[in-house]
Parts: sequence; structure tokens; C-alpha cells
Amino acid sequence: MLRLGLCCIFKNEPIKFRQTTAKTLKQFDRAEQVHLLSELCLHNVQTIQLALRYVNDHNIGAFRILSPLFPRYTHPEVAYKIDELPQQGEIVEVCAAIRKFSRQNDIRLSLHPDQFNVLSSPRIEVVKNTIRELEYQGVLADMLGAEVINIHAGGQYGNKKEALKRLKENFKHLSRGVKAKLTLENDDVSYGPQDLLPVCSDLSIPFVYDIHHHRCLPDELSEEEATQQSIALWQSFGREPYFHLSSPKFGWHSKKPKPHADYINPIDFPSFWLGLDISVDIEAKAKELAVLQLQRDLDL
DNA sequence: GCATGTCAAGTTGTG
DNA sequence: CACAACTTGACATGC
Repeated sequence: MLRLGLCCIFKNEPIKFRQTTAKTLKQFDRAEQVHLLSELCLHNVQTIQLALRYVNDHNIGAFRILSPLFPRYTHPEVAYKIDELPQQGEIVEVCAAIRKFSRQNDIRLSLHPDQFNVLSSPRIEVVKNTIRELEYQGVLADMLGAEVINIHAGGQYGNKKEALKRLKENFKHLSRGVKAKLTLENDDVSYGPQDLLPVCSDLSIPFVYDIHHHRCLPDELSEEEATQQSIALWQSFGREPYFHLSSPKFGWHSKKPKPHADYINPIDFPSFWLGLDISVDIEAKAKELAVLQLQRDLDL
């Protein structure tokens, strides 16, 4: 079965996550801070429940959880742990319900930490912050039952080989739980499938194939080859492959094909993906509307 | 209310 | 050299 996945948020559905900033929090004393953070964390996990109910009702098989679900969890000046929050009990209960619901209904959950997470950086501070953030994502993943923590390989710094070597070295410093969930994804400017498949193989982690990025940054591998090699790697771990799909906002012939369009043009869905046992996250600005539209277009 | 500026963080390519 | 782009705008502030 091919399953489509929804990313993070909704366009039309009244399912909204909440956020705050460190600047706001710093106006309050610690007791007030944890009170506000508690409200936000509880609201956000309850909102995940709404989101999963929606995706289950609409035959959507995967959901990507937005990174700041626990707002400012790793911010150096306001960081906190769930067991500091007044509503920790409720938060933990809702998370248990989320794990149960997604397991019973076979909904895959993933995380995609944002661009500040760079395991290949030559700057020690950057790597330190990355590890801190990835460990937070690991906590989130364990609480919610997410299976994948997916990141990019980072910058080139004029020497991709050296950068990937640093990435592999820094990977060792992650906890076992995070290592078991981490995946690498090809990006649109630096690292293609050909660069990352061997790295993933070395690290014994899966490779998330983003075909839009591959079209922005082609390499010697064809789309079919990248697909096959990614599937082989996922299957070697007994796991279902994860792919990403988006359409270019300005068309493939424009100067900049990178920005994502509101919807997926069915032309951009590779015909050789049909019939495969894979999860395809739909990265489109119209969110749930784009997923439903593609389901109709592909006759799923 | 609504418009506007701000928010922790990295790296690259474009105009 | 400023800014957009990347998985994603939401929130605080000032009128």
C-alpha cells in the first residue's frame, strides 16, 4: 500500500498549534513561565490528537509533527523538562493516547528538525546545539511514538568529503534512541542521493528520498535508481520507506524551481512509485487540501 | 480589529 | 550585501 503523509499543519481545518518566544517568557518569573509552557504543551499534544483523528478519517497514513511542539524546550535561557510542568500528568496521558491511536490505526509519525541542525558543521557550537536539539526531538519521538527523525546533511564548507566525515563522527555522540530514529535526506543545493546513500549505509540508518530536491540537484543516479536504492536500504532494516514529494511553485523551467507550490501537480508524481509499499510526505502549501487532491488525482 | 515587526539557531545561491 | 529558501507562520505590539 502506498500511503500519503501530511506535514505539520492544516490550511483550512481549524486545527492550530500554539507557540511562544523566549522574549515573551523572560518577562515572567519561573513559576509563571512553566505555567504558560504547560498550557502550550498540553494544547499542542491535544491538537496532535485532533490532527491524527483528521488524517485517520481521511485515509492519510502518515503525519509529520512540527518541531516546536514543546515550545522553546531547548532554548538556553528558558529550557525546561516536562516533569517541571504543572500539567505533566495530563500531557503524559495524552501522549500515551496518541501512541495507542497511531499504532491501532497504523499512522506513521515522523519529525523533521529544522535547518539549524547541522551535524557536518566545523563549528563546535553548532554541532553541540544540534545534538541538544536532536536529543529533544528524541524525547518528543519517544513520548509520541514517532519513528523517524529526519535531517539534512548540512553545508559543504568547500569540501563535501570532509564535511560528511565530520557528520559521521558527530553521529557517534547521539544517544542510542536518536541514532535508531535518525535518517538523512538529500537536499536541493549540496548533497544528492549519490552522496548520502553511502553515508547512510555506513551509519546503518535509512535514506529519505526527496524527489523534488533530486530534480533541483540531479546527480548520476536516475530517479528510478535513487528510489530502488533507498527502498533497499529501508527494507534491510525491515522498515517501510519514506519519500518526500512537492511541486515547484514557478514551474520547472523557471529560474528558481525550489519554492513549493500550493498543490501537487500529478505529473510530478513518479509513475514508478505507484503500487509500492512506501510513505510519501506531501510538502505543499495547501497542506491537507493538497493531500486530498492528490489522492483523487492518483485514484488512491 | 488589523497591520506590522519579531522570533534562537545554519548555509547557500540569487538579485 | 541583503534576502529568500528550506518541513512550518504564530504571536506580540502598536495603532
